[in-house]
Formats: sequence, C-alpha cells, structure tokens
Amino acid sequence: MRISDVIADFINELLADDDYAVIQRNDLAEHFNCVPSQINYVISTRFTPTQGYYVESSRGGGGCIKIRKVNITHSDYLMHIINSIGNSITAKEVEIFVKNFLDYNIINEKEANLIKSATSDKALTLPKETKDVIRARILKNMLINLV
Amino acid sequence: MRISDVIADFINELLADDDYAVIQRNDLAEHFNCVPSQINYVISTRFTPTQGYYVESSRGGGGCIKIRKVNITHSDYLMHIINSIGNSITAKEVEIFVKNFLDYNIINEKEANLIKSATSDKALTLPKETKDVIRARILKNMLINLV
DNA sequence: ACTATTAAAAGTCAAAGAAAGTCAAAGTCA
DNA sequence: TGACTTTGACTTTCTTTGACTTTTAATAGT
Repeated sequence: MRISDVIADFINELLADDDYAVIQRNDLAEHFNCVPSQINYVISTRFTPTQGYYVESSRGGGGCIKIRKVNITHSDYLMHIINSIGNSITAKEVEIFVKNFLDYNIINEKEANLIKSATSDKALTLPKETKDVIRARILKNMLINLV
Repeated sequence: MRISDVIADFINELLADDDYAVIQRNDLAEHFNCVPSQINYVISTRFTPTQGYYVESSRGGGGCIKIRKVNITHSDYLMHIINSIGNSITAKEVEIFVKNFLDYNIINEKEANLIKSATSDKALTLPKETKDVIRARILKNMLINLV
C-alpha cells in the first residue's frame, strides 16, 4: 500500500471522530517515516475542496495544519456544484450560481453578497486567464464553507 | 498552543470584564514563563491601533502597560478598518481582523469562514506581491458589504 | 526642599528556532 | 509512456529569545 494512502487513511480516521483534524506536518512525517512534503502531497491530492475538505494552516513556532471535513449529505446540491466547477470561471457564471443558491434558499442575501464581492472583477484585477482561475479557487473554497 | 496566543487570550479576558487592561510586563512574563519582550511581541501583533486597541505605557518604578479597547459602533469600526487597509495585506493579518470582528460580534462564524476562505493563501495561488494586493482588494470589497 | 544616584520598569532589534510551503527531479507502476 | 508518487533542497512565515537601550519613579544625601 502506498504511503500516501496510509497517511490519507490516518487523517480520515482522525476525521471520523471529530470534524476537525489538526496535525503537525513534521510529526506526522516522522511518524510515517517520510519527508514532510509528502504530507502536502497527500493533502493536495486527497483533501481538496472538490473532495469536501477545507484546509487551513499556520507556519512558525506552534504551526499546524487543520483539515475540516464537510458534511456532504447535508447539501449534496452544493457539493455537486462545487464538483461541476472547473478550474476556471467567469464573474457572470458566478452570478448565475449565486442566484440559484438564493432561489433554493441555500444561502442568504448577505452570504450572496459576500460571494459576489469576493469574486467580482472589481476585486480581481488580474489578467483574464489568471483571473478566472483564481476566481474558481476562491469560489470553491467559499462554497465548501457553506455546506 | 502558542505562548503568544495564551498571552493574547489572557489579555482578552481582562478586556472582557473591563474596557481596559493594566499589566506589568515583567510580572506577566514571569507568570507565563517567557522573556519580557514576548509581551511586546504579543501586543505589537495582536493589539494594534488598526485592530481597535489603544496602548499606553510608562517605564520606571511602578511602570505598566495599559491596553484599552476602543469602543465605536460596528459600522464606524468597519469603515475604520477598510480605510486602514493599505493596498496589500497578508493572510495572517486578515485572520487577526476576522478574529476581532468575531469578538466584536460584527460577523458570525459562517461569515468569518467565508472571509477567511476567500482571502486564504490556499485560494490565492499567485506570486507574493500580487497575492497580497489582490487579497486586500477582495477583503475591502467584502467588508463593504458588512457595513 | 532639591538635586544626584540608583534601580525598576518598559522598549528595540536582530538572531535563532520552529513550523509549513514550493517545486522540480527522480522513481514507480499499469 | 504517461500518470501518479516519493524525495529533498530551498524558501517563506511566524515565534521565541536575549542582549542592549531608554525612561522614570524612588530614594538617598545635602
């Protein structure tokens, strides 16, 4: 069995008990006898927003990685949307999604406005191709927090 | 948990009771078993004017540090923050702002998560200089919705 | 009372330390 | 051979520590 899968299983086990797993990259790497960056690999391939996870981390003394699992059954509609978003999206498309979420009462006005303003062209002053890619990343990360 | 966070929490607790906290740097350092300058670090990273705190101190015998929480209305506070954000901001700084908004009951958990995820390094995979500039733009755009 | 001295604070700043992140090369396996 | 995995050198971020500086209240000496 791949070491990546072993580590992923370990994290999943932590997540089975609690909906947060807090790990320390170096400790975990030592525990599994691998290089620290392997942990990043595992997270970036198996704990992405598309897969229903939200990850935060902090560096420096006392730093750690926090992985949150989202309760998918709660809103598979949103999960479905998150999965359907490619790696690039326009502001217009975001607006349509947001309007639907509002219609379906998945989010409220305030949340809708937060999403729209975070992903607006006004905020993202970047070259077109980069802009739409970053927008997709932002949107997915935000949506995972609404599930 | 980081010693800096422990100290910050301690000060916040003092501030929860009263609207100012008076501490003695050396005593506090001894109490938490750290060097005195650690207290300065905590204050300069977590109790800055932009975060809504006003700090005074006096040296010499009987000297002390007085931290006051500035009391203004939510919308004034938000406007103040929006104006104080330059054209660039780090994820760490956003986190501290968000923590303060939560403390002030300006936003709820869900909104806090939305702001953090929209401005996280995870979402903004861009070169450092660009990243912090875009982050500032996103944050300001989001905050305007909360005023 | 009025200095001069002393000691008790707090402030500064840079180095060291402790995490995590990135990226590309090398390896593996279907 | 092409996609996925493993590895490691290097980078970035944040925290902790400590030596040195500055300020000022307290105290002692006249």
